[in-house]
Formats: sequence, structure tokens, C-alpha cells
Amino acid sequence: MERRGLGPRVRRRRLRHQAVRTARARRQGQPPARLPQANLTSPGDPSVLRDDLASALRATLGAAGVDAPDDVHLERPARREHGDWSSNVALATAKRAGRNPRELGQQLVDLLSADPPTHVTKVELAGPGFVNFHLADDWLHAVLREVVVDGVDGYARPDLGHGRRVNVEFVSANPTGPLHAGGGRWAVFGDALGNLLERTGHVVHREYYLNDRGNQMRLFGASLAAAKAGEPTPEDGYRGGYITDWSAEMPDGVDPAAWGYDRVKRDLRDSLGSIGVQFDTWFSEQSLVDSGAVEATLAELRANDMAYDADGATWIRTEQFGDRKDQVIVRSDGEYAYLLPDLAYHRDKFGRGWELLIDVWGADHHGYVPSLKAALRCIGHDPDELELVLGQLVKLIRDGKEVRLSKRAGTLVLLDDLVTQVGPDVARLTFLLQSLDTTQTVDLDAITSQSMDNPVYYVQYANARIHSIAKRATEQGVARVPLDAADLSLLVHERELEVLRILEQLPDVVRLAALERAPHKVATWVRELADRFHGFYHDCYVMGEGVAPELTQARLWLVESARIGLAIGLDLLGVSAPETM
RNA sequence: GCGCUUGUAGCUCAAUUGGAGAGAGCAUCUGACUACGGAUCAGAAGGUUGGGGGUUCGAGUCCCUCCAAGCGCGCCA
Repeated sequence: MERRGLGPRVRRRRLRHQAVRTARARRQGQPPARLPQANLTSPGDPSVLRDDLASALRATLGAAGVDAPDDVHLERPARREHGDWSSNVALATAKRAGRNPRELGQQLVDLLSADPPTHVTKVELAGPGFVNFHLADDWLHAVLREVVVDGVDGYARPDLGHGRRVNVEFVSANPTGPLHAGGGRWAVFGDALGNLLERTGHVVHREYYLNDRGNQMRLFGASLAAAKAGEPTPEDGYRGGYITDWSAEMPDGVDPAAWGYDRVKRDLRDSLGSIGVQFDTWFSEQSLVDSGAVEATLAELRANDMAYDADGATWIRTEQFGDRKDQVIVRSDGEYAYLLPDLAYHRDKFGRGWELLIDVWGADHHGYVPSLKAALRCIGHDPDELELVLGQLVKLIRDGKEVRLSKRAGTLVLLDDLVTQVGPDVARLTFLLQSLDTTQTVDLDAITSQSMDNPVYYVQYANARIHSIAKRATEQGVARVPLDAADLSLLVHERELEVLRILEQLPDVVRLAALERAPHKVATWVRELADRFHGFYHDCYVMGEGVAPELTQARLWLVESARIGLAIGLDLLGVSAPETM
């Protein structure tokens, strides 16, 4: 049964675990806000093992006469021969202690070897001074047990938020036409981020801000009316094919702008729904004017001398809070500039009880960040209560050429078209596999014509195999014994252990992905789990001749743990887990 | 001009936030058990991480500097 050893492909990098500042926070030069820095593990979490090792190291450092650092760093080494856990404390502290790293490391190794922590079979000094821990396989069997006992709802659910109320605003494309395919990136990202925050102990609200007033809306209505009347599109108007289509739907005698607004809202809602994204609130900018919230915000600014009149316009004092310059909030023609209603909107979100606001924007708006943050300070809010997640834009390729997107020019690849062609799962995973930090290149021909190569099938196939095994077991009358009755110590095949090693990482992956606002880490992990499961499936038969019944039982539980891990990961991504393909 | 972001295998992307020999998928080539679904698995090949300098025991990651690309710098939204 043990067919062959593992090649290099299974020796992969492991996720680190320490508390981190978010990439976003670093980029914006902020402190880590209120992200928890410690105590991130729950009782029963497999990382208690890591905590054990850390405290053992801490104690040992003390015995060696060296002050332990605040963060005794432990990580999963990339290479198997470096053990299961590794620490660089000797390297990190040697200099300050005036010691030689290897000499200090050796002392730690000697002390630890004399009284090894639980599961530890060997402690070694390696390289420039790493202390490497080798563990007995049963630590991974404990992981399996925990995954199964905690289940889909309980495993990998670190409480980072403690119920903190987070409002996530994303997409918020202007309501003047359908969503283009690139917009799917924001939709899917924001939704998956919401899932991550929910899983990590936050109360999440998904919100879409509709800029339903101003010149663009007027132009949109005028464009519809013109198309219906067979007249030329107004200057700077919208001329996409949807204008023609919609104008044909538009009844006589209606206000084109109002009718168009309803039409576009329905379209946005349907398109987003088709990739599984639902908003809790569609917030109208106009409603802020109607309710007086904009005027109230303006009055508050004036009352606190945060606004002043000059050159016929009204300005807000944002420069004192780090903006390039003060900004106009009421133009000399009396119209509100974009910032004022937007500020009123954010004020409203706080007013509704949201403690942290996350706005997901395209990087083309980054220049606006300092203005909005400064404006928030002008109304007395800590700018850290607003977090901007900026993402690079999507570049669409068709026929080997970039497709430039413009609603006005009418060159559109619609999100609807994409989803119709490839389905929501492919669309979601395509967008989610990639970090928001890089410009995403989507080759439309590749993801449509070669859709069978899409990683989503690789992952879903693993799930199908899991259920196929279950079905097979049922057919053969093999019932799973209770977990406690299974002898997990039979799971010693490298393929089995690799599955458990990746499952062990899931809580860290979830935590990191949530803290860093980086759902792509979950996507990467899911693919990795699928990869290891396929390897296990290939080399380790669960049932069949030559497989002892006890081994079958242990492997059935391993399969169950993989099912749970896959379910958690796919659920976070909003990708379905079909039982058959 | 100033600012932000990006630059990793032919292509699309990862990389435990400073760790050990930079990893996947696609594409190319070569293989795989008469058993649970071959949409799978194994192997080969592919790299001066844009260039150069610096900090460090250690740099794709941090600093400086060049190069290239995208974006932003409005009484637009």
C-alpha cells in the first residue's frame, strides 16, 4: 500500500502564526489599530502545542540566563528535515545577550532535550542557530480529533473581534449601468472578507453606497430618454448597448432618470446575486440629502469651525489633519462636492452603531483616502475607525488583447456575461485566488474555454471524492465507528500526515486572512488541502483488499476531517462544495 | 514634477510579514497500481525575485538609488 515516498512538491512553505499588523495598516503608516496582538488561541486549539513549545523555550532561555523576547517566535519550517516546529530565539537573542547564537542554541537544545515538552521526540540545533522540534505523529492525530470534534462550525474559528461591529462597504459602483466583469473582484472580495470577519467573531454588515444624485444620474436619464426617442446620445452621455436595451423596456410617460435608477438597481442586485453576493443595505446618497443628514454634517462642521467660506465655495479644514489641502465641500454653484455627502454617509454608519468601517476601493481612488480620513477627524472621529482596503484593478484580456472598460464608450464586458459563461464558482475562485495588491489579469478566453483546468474543479473534485468514499462505504456496509473507538495511531503514511499538517494550519490561515484582509490566503490553502487530499486518495485506499478494518476506520475519520476543512474553506470563499461533479 | 502601488519560471500567480535550498497551476516532455471517480498521481525541465548599493547571522520581503508599468494629484465623482 505504501507506494512511494513524497517528492519535493509536498515540501511546501508553512504559514507563520505570530500576531501581525495588517499589510494595509503598514501601507497607510498606521498603528495596528485595535487588532488583537495576543491571546488569539482558544483552549483546545492545536496551537496550544505551539504555546507549550513557546513557554518551554521561554523557561529554558531563563535557565540559560537570557531574557526572553516578548514574542518567542515559532514557525513551521518549510523543510521536513527541519522538524515540525522551529524557533529562531537563539538567533534573535544572542546578540543582545552577548552570546554566540549556535552556542546559545545548543544550550537550549540540551536543556530542552533533558525535559522535552509533550509530543516532542527530538530537539536539534540547525543552521545558524535554529532550534528545531521533532514531534511524534500523535500530535497530528490530536489535530484530527480536534477537527472532527469541533466540526465545520467550531474548528478554525478564532475570536478576534469579540463581537465588534464592522461595516464593510464594497462595490458601490455608480448606478448608471450594469457591473462590468472587473467589478466582480470587489464584489467577491468584500463578500469573502465579510465571511472571514464573521467567522472570526465580528458582527458584519455588507453595504452598497449608491451615488444616486448629481450630474451622472441626470446624464444617465437623458441618455435613456434620447435612445428611446431615437435621438443622438447627449454629450458625455452613456452609450453602451444596455442603454438601447433598457430604453426599449422603458414605458412612455415615466421619468427616465427615476425609471432608469430602479432598472439599474435591479440589475446590480441581480448581477451580484448571481455570484452569491448579497448586501444588507443599499444606501442611497440622495436619502442623506432628504433626511437633512448632509446639512446636519455641514452645520456641525461650521459649529466647530471645521468649515469656512472662501472664493464663493465652502471648504473643510482637512489640511491640518494630513490632507494635501483643504477641500471644497459646497461648490460655488451651491452643489455639494462628493466629499460632503460621503462624510455624512460615514457619519451615518457610525451613528448606526458600527464601530469599524471598512471601505473597499479600487486603487485609482487612493488619492482620496487622506481627504476622507481627515474629514472624519473634522467631525471628531478617530481615523483608525475607518479602514481602507485598496485593490489593484482587473485587466481583462480577450483575443490576446486588453479590453478597455468604459461605460460611456460602451466597451463593456459584463459581470453577467462572465458568470453566465463560467458559473459563480469559477468566477469567485478566479477573483479570490489572487492578492488584491496585484493587478489581476484575467484572460477571458482561458477561463471560459479551458474552464476544466480551473482550480475550482480541482478543489471540488476532492470534495466529490470524499463523498464518493462515504457512498462507497455505505454500499459496502462499512459503518464508521465512534471517533474514540478508532485507532488513529495507524495513520502514519506520509500522505496521511500531510493532510493533517495542512489541516492544522487552518486556524492560523483564517486568523491571518482575516487580520490582513486577505481572503486569497484561504483560497491558496483550500487548493493546498485539495492537493494533499488527492495525494492521499491516490496512495492510501480507505477500503479494499489488503486494508485492515482498523485502518479503514482511521482513514474514514481522516477523510471526514478533510471534508470539514474543505467545507470551512469553501464556505469562507463562497464556493460551493458539490458532492458529485 | 510630487505621491501611492506594482515588478518573482514562457504565461497566470504564491511565498509563514526578516528565516534554512524562492514554490504552485497552465504550457512542454516522460511515466503510473486489473481496488474507493484518471477532472487524479509521480517525475523532468524551467529563476541573478527589474538593475545596483546598503542594513542583518540571514533579504523576494526593510532602507537608498536607478529602470519600467499602472494609478492619483479638480469648485469631477
